[in-house]
Amino acid sequence: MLIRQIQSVEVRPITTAHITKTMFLLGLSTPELHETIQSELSSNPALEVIEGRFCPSCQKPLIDTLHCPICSRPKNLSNDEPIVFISPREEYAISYRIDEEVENSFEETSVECEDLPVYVLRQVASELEKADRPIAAHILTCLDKDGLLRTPLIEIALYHHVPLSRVEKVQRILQYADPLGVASSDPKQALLVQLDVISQTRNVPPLARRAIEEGWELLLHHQYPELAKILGVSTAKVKEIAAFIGKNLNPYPARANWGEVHQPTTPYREAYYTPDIIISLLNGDENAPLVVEIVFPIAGKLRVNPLFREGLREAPPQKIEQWQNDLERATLFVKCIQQRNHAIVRLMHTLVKRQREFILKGDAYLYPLTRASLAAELDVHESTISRAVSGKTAQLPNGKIIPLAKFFDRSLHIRTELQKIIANESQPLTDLELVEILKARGYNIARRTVAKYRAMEGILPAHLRSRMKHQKLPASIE
DNA sequence: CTATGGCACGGATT
DNA sequence: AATCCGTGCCATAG
Repeated sequence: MLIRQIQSVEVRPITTAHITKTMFLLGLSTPELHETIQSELSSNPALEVIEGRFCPSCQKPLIDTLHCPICSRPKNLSNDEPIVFISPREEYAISYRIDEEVENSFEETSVECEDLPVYVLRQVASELEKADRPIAAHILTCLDKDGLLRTPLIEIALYHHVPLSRVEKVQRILQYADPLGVASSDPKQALLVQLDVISQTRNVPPLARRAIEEGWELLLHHQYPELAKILGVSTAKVKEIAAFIGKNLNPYPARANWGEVHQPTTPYREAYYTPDIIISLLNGDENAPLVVEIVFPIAGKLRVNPLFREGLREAPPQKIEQWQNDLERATLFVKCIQQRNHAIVRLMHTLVKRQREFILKGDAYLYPLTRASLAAELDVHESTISRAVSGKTAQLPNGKIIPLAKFFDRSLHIRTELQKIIANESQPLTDLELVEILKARGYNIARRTVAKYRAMEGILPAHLRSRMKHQKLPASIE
């Protein structure tokens, strides 16, 4: 570990400016980082972005055009060793977060963890004519993991020998079901549906609809001035609209905490739609190494423009100081970005290695880890870890997006144990009895604490829990 | 009288 | 230094 560290960190004088700036960058979430880079990029001519490539064999976006971290991985490494790398993905530049209101509507409807297709179908079954149900089912089974329909409608129409308009009608109905915008053909459509629904209950910026319709691409790439021109309003106004969209809408309907049971007092109440870190399983194999992508919100690599460095020699005398200054700032910035990235990679490497079980098997296997202990292991300051963790989210191999802070939960494993006990109880157990059972299983906690955990998980007190276990949802269809 | 939830305190964590 | 979390004590509901 130590050796690796020395090899990869540049041996250059590290100034306090480095440290402060790196720390600042570390604390930013992906969209915030995007903002910062963009503003730096537009104000400093010495900076440039070189377009990234995709790995020809595994298709991952690469920040380093020389070799792909997955395909060039030495074969003799243990499978416990995760593959961690920076992944340039501009499409994650906007942050999407459900706000309270929208989230509440989730709580009312989502009851049990179940498949997205089943869940949606259950909602709309009564609205559909019998003949349309196979079409709905067909659409739902074709959804990708974002909840979008990538299959052309016409294909489905042909398959069922019905007119295209009929399929469109079914799609329309599905789009207005719970993960709003689900089954849309593209993110744009999904956004429009959500906008439509939200506008019924409260005010939305008047131009939001047109902004999405005409400038979705521009919006995605934060090209506000261009968009402003199209819409005929000021750039500030456009930013306002973009902020509204980012906060209230979600172009990928299924990317929430899908399957997470939303309860009023769950500690991780916020659900995010865009991850800062994507964890997947190589080839989907249980024993394969984990692939950890750190999302980097521009489409390539940031570097100092070599032409600018060249041009400095022929700089006009009155500009030379300015240019020198630009060059210095650019170098510093690039270095800080690299350091930030390196810090996150290192952090995620150990974190993922430690919590592999949790990532693969779920909540019960979370190893209670504190930021402090990880800081000690990595030999960095605690605040470094705190900054890097706070406000960031990770997408697990099963598609759920969770706050990175969950990796440091001290009581999650006990809470899931508690859930299991209560789920299997034959008669409602009182908190005191639960304490005894937990003690027998090695968890020594106070009675009062059990009550708190119950509340967190949204489990009712014993006298309000009836014996109605094991009953699935009543036949609510029809 | 028992089971729970509210409040607040102290120690651990960030 | 600020915040979070487990716990004890006490009031209250059943």
